[in-house]
Amino acid sequence: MNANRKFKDSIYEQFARISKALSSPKRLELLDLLCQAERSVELLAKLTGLSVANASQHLQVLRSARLIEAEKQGLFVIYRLADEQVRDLLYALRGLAEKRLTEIEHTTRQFLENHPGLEPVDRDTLRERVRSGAVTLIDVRPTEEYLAGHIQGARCIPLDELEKHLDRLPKDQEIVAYCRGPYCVLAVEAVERLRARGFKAFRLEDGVYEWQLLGLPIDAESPAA
Amino acid sequence: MNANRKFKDSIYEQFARISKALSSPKRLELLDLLCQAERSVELLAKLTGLSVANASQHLQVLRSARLIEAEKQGLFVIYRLADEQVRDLLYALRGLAEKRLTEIEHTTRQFLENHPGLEPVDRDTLRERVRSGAVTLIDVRPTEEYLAGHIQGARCIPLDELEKHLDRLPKDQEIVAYCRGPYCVLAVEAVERLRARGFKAFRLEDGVYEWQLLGLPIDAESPAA
DNA sequence: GCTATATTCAAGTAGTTTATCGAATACTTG
DNA sequence: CAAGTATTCGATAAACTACTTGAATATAGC
Repeated sequence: MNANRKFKDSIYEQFARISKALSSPKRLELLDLLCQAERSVELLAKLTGLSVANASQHLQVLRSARLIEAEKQGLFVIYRLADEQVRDLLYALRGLAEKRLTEIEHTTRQFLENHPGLEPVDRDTLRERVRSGAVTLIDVRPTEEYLAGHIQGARCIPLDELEKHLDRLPKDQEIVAYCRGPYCVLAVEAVERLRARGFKAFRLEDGVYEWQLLGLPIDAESPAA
Repeated sequence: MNANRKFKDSIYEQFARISKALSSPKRLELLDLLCQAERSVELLAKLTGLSVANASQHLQVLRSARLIEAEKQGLFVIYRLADEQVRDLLYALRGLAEKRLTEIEHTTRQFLENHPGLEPVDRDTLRERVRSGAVTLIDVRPTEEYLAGHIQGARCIPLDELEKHLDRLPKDQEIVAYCRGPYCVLAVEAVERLRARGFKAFRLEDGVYEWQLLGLPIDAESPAA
């Protein structure tokens, strides 16, 4: 009977390895970035605001829980998700958090109140208008994420290079920007900058994953801008 | 720009609330039990081998992450899952752990080596034979779990009361026992006891949840034994 | 109102773990 | 070998962990 207890304890300890690795906000953010595209330590550190050494250690934690994999490419070490199921688990976690923790909605609403007029556009009407060409859809994430996968019909206009592309964007037509998802602020920033210059810009809340879940078309590896 | 960092940090902190609550083996075990049926603190403490005070504290942690709910019923406080999605998240976690952490398979195999001949029976052939009546399927979990939901056609024979039911079990026919799932040892124990008495007993690895996922029929609230 | 029972609370302990930093080290490429 | 990238080491301070003990609270039945 004591052997049973020991068996159970060691099994649940293994399960807990995964959730322990997920129990740090910074690691969740790292994983979230890796859901979009694979990346080097340095880049991940910059995107999350961590020191390189610190980011590296967080990444080791995730790796020893077998959630991500590392591959050496020349000078860089490229990290990527170890399994598609990791993405699913992460989004299940996010979904449950959104549903059960009302604080998240509060925080989001508060944030959007500081950026007035940025309520997300409706997904269904958007889809219709993208199809008919009545709307220009732009993906404002870094180019490597666009390449890894983007909504069909979207143009690749990373936020950093927004100004370069201004003359190729229509002034009279609606422009809809999207990024990594509801908690990524790239699209918010993009819309604000575009509006300041007189464009009719709006924000799509979804990211590529949400779009894909709905069975909507995704393209990859075709960097047409 | 600093506001963006703050926003992200507080969002990911909320997500981490959930995974922090899941990061303890004992809490995972408690949740696992609550996936089968709602229960009082005292019972949960006994089943997990925790002191009542300690179990209560773990339950508070789960509750403050909104994963479970408490309801006072007379002297007892009954805990239950707060949402179906909690079960899904838990099983997603388990699934990923099984797939990625080979240690789990090792531990399980090692455990089964100490209980020879207890390899689980095949789910598909079982189903056929249950339907045709060539097999007696028994649910050896506590009665309250059977009532909350059991595989269609299974008889309620809690492990504690196994001996009481012996004379109503067939000696010439195969008996298949199941419990909470692959890491619950009730069925293992049941099969060993039955075999010691000359029954042709086998073990089904699945629990109710796995059965349900396969779209197979579940019954509830009909305590026919 | 008294008593038995179930649960929670508060406080304390001992041990572990955490995130983080800066410097040292290892590796790769030109 | 020089420059750039990543990991490791050592150390720090803080925070947190699971758990125990004993008291407090709540409820039901007598």
